[in-house]
Amino acid sequence: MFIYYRALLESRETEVISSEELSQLTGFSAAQIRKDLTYFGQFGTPGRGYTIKDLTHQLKGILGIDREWEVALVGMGNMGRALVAYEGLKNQGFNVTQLFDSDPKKIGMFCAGLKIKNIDNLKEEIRNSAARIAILAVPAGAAQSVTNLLLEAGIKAILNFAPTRIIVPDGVNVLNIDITNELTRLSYYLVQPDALKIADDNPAAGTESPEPIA
Amino acid sequence: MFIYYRALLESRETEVISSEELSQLTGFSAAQIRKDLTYFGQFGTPGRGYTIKDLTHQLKGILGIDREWEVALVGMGNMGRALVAYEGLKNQGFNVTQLFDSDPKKIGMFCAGLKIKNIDNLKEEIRNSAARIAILAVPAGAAQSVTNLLLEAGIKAILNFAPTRIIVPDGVNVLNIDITNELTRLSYYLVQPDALKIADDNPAAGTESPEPIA
DNA sequence: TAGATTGTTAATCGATTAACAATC
DNA sequence: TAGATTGTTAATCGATTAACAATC
Repeated sequence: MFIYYRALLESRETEVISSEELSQLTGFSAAQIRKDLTYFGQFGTPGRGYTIKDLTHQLKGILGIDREWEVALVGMGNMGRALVAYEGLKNQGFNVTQLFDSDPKKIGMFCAGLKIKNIDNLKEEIRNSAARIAILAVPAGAAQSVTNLLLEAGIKAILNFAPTRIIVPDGVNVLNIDITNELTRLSYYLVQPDALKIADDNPAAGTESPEPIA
Repeated sequence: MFIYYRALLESRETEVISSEELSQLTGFSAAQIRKDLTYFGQFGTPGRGYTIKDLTHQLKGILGIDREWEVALVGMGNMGRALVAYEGLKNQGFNVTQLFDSDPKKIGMFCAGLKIKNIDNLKEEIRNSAARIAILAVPAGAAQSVTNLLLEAGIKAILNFAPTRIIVPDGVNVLNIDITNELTRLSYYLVQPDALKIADDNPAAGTESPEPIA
């Protein structure tokens, strides 16, 4: 869905697009695309295709990016600071509104116009906000305990930059961004050129025999 | 493979581990694990299991992390600086040895003990090094042109932080880390709780009917 | 030897694609 | 109307799992 959405954004020259054209742009088969889309509704016109404007609008709704999301950011180390400074988030409707750290030297400081708050107050601060998404940019050792705080605060989605798995209950979503892991994956592809070339989100990539990607 | 490797690191209490135990730790089925492993060789002992020390060693070789990799980093913005400062990379054998930027104000400055070089010299500098992996941390607008330079320099694997797709020839591997994209995915899971809950690398996650993840 | 667990084949299951009636 | 392309079903294909002989 993300990929269809992105493809649509890049192809706003025509008014209408067919599943076949979307296939060319995304690498997914036309049948796959039609099937995926009809899971959410009937957005196309037989004999014509999909109106780009309409479908973009629909996809926004489906992806939940037809609104603004408040985001809390925990951990103001190098990564945390890089993230607050990143304009791209706000542009896409992800609005970092709260910063937390445990370091007394950092608490009270301002970063990108936001005051860094004491992590001890995380629960009530987040409870009093609309944030349901959090970015976790703390050291691995602190990841689980901070996660527990976030869960208590009612956070339902976590983007985890800590290089460790965190445990959350059902109904809470975690996505991990682990740079070392990604580099290891690249290393793997370099030394095992025969292993499936990167699935990532490029479906055009290798298929064939069941070579392990895990 | 990454996941098996990580699981092994976390389970060094016993000397031997069975595919069944690995299954518990990773969420993959025992049969799947045995199959994946035998793709690379016969590492187990019937009736006993896998010797953790041996298998760890084997996996290191398979993943290509039984060596040091030199890594070039292009783009010394917020993200680039956060990445050089990150100790985790070196600890895992990924050694950032070269920094590049195009900003005259940054060129010549030192960052984490490394001199920032002029991107105009990227090709020869990298050619004269052992780097085959590059991290791309430049703005979206510059991503493709810098990629082209990297390709000319002989880079074979790119970790791309720019929020845009880059085009590379066959045989070159790209992994994208797109934060906005990940947040969009979280947003999607929040508004579509019925859609497949995160595959990421947690195979325990939902299965059932073919709901679109794309 | 009896018990356990691998490596691997055969059976199952699910996802992808081909194809086409419906329809603009 | 003829041409095009959707939505959807049926057929294909591939991946996952169950099961077991081999073996420690």
